[in-house]
Amino acid sequence: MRPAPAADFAEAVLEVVAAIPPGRVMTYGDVAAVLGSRAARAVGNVMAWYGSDVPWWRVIRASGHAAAGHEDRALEHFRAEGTPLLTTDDGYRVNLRLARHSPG
DNA sequence: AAGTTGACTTTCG
DNA sequence: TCGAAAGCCAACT
Repeated sequence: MRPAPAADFAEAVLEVVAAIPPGRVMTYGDVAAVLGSRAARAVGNVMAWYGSDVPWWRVIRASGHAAAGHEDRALEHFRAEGTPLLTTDDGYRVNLRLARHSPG
C-alpha cells in the first residue's frame, strides 16, 4: 500500500483542481503554488488517491504532457473539451501557452 | 529522527 | 529543442 496524503492537503488540492474550467489546464506546480507550497509531487500523490472525484486530466506537467501513464485517457477528455493540443510525432502535448489557467 | 518514494520542476550541456 | 542530473516538498516506515 502506498502512502496516502493528509486529508487537509488533499482537500485543498481537490478544491483547486475542481475550479479549473473545461478546456483549460494547470500544472502540478501551479496547483501547489495556489496552496502556498511547491509540493508539485505531493499534488500528484493526491491525484493518485483522490483524483477519481475531480477532473484530474486538467492537471498536467510543466512540459505539457498529461499525467504519466494516463496520457491516453486524458487525451479523450481533451478532445471532448476542445483543449488546445499540439500533436507531435511521438504523441501529443497540451498547448500550455493557450490552455494554462490562472486562478483569480 | 533518518531514510525512501513519488500522476513533479528547473537547470545545464 | 531534448535528455540527464540535481533539487524540493509532503507523507510514510
